[in-house]
Amino acid sequence: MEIQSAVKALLALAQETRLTVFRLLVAAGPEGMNAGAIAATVGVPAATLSFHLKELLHAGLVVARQDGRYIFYSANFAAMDDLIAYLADNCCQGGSCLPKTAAVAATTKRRRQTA
Amino acid sequence: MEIQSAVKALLALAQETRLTVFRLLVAAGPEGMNAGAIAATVGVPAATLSFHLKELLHAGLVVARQDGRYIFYSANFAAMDDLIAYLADNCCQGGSCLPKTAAVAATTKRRRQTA
DNA sequence: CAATCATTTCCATAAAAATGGAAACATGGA
DNA sequence: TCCATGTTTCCATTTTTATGGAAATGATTG
Repeated sequence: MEIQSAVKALLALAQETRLTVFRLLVAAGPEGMNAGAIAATVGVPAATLSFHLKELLHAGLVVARQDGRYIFYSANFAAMDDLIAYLADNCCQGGSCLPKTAAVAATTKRRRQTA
Repeated sequence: MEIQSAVKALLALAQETRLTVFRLLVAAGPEGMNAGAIAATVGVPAATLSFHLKELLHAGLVVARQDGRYIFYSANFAAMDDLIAYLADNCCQGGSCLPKTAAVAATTKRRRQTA
């Protein structure tokens, strides 16, 4: 992952409404939720939500799929995984890491050996 | 971790210069680096770096310590760990998670049971 | 091909963040 | 104390982002 992609993803998550939406979609699982339902749950006007969804979409953190006249948005779990891996990446050389970060780094290393 | 803290941390990381600085400090380990060395390595004017360091400091992602006439900055590993845990938090119910995220979630769960 | 409902685009406005030169503020050494 | 060096504050400017009403677009049903 290049730094620009990471910045884009972090920027997308670095806003209360968007972080709330993203976490909602993570919790909702692969089916996701349609825009109206998200707006109602989070409590923002449709236009505002649309703006934020576009940001998340553009950052690759969510995915959209049309279903009837609804548009369903769902979290892109792979993107979240990549971002987490990127954050933990050049860590743990000095043994300065804590549990979760170390867990990620261990997984990343295991993968690198396998690949 | 409350959402405002997460947003603050993400916002601090969501900028190319700051993300570069943070990763540099993560790689540098607990000793960290002094401001001038960081500025030289990253290639930004002192005033600009100072601005960005303050952002990272304010977000709790780095820590400062005076050493002679230098000020050393180092990564706050616990903060990074918390942020990663927060991102992976309400995940993995539907089994939709991927390796790194799952590793974090597993560690979080293990801790919760222990605690 | 209406009528209807979901969602997005348009747009103006308001708010927040990034940049870097110059000056101020430490700190340590002569 | 005076000087050199490291770092920060001040400040004006530019750029980016957030907000939400109103109108436009897209999709489905009768």
